[in-house]
Amino acid sequence: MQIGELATRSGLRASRIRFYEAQGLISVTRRANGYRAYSAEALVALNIITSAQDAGFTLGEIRRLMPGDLSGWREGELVGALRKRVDDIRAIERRLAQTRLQIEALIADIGDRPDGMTCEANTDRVLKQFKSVRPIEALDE
Amino acid sequence: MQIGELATRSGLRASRIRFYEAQGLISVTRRANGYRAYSAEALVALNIITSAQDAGFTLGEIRRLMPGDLSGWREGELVGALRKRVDDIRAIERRLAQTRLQIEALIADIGDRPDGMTCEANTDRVLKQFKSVRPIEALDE
DNA sequence: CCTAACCTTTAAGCAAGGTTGAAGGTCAAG
DNA sequence: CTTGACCTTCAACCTTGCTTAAAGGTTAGG
Repeated sequence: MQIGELATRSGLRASRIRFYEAQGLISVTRRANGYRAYSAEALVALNIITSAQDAGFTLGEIRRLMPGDLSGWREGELVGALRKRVDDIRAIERRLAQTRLQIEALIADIGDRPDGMTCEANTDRVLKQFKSVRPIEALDE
Repeated sequence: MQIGELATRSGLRASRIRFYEAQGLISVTRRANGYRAYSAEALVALNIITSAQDAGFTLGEIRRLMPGDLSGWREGELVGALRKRVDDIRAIERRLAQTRLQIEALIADIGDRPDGMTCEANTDRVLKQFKSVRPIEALDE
């Protein structure tokens, strides 16, 4: 399979595939004329890379986890990295949930404006509440 | 409050605060000497911005959701923006949950290697699973 | 008055993750 | 044997989201 076909089948541009190669994420053999020759494994590798990116890994992290030879994946490290990612995702989830609950409370609060209060005074009151919308921080290790 | 104090209180560097201003994310008044003068609201605004970033919004998206002058939010718009934000957060929560579940399933799967299976065969099996882990795209838009 | 610690602007730099373009080699079809 | 669709490399450029540097104005304290 040439790079054009791999690009079509993976949905990535050829430039991106070459870029990943340059970054040491994938390896490839060449034909006599210099053209890259890919096996079906390359498609798997690209899927892994894009999946990992979607899960929030940087290319550097992916490279560390993924030796040139796909079958050489080190299970222990892979699992460790995956677990860490799950922890990160849980942290984000907690934070989002908290933010959302506070915003929802705020909306309810706005609806509750005391009868005699002016619109401006109410906005002030609401902004003071908003200040307390301050979630977990600590995403950036 | 000068920018230095705001920086200390928000935990952000002054350069970052000026950068957000340049990007149209926050507005600020000046004193006679040209120094920026912030009110407590600025701290709120910075909290909102960093929270939204952590939640996966780009600065451009945040700008669209957040008028420069916080107190210029009239109630209807404020509530509308807040509700939209709650919806956005819910969408992100759903995607994150899906990603996390798939990664967790993958971890469980790796641990489950059938007794007779070689390590390589297991890796193959795992990689086939990995291919199906692909949520989160669609955050951008 | 001097100095240190503030503040200002503008411009350049950096890292990640690519894309684009120029200049050219290769190959199958007509 | 020419045309067009492939492929190659390499260097330059782009966007995000900042940081850093240069050059200088302002202010509080001794």
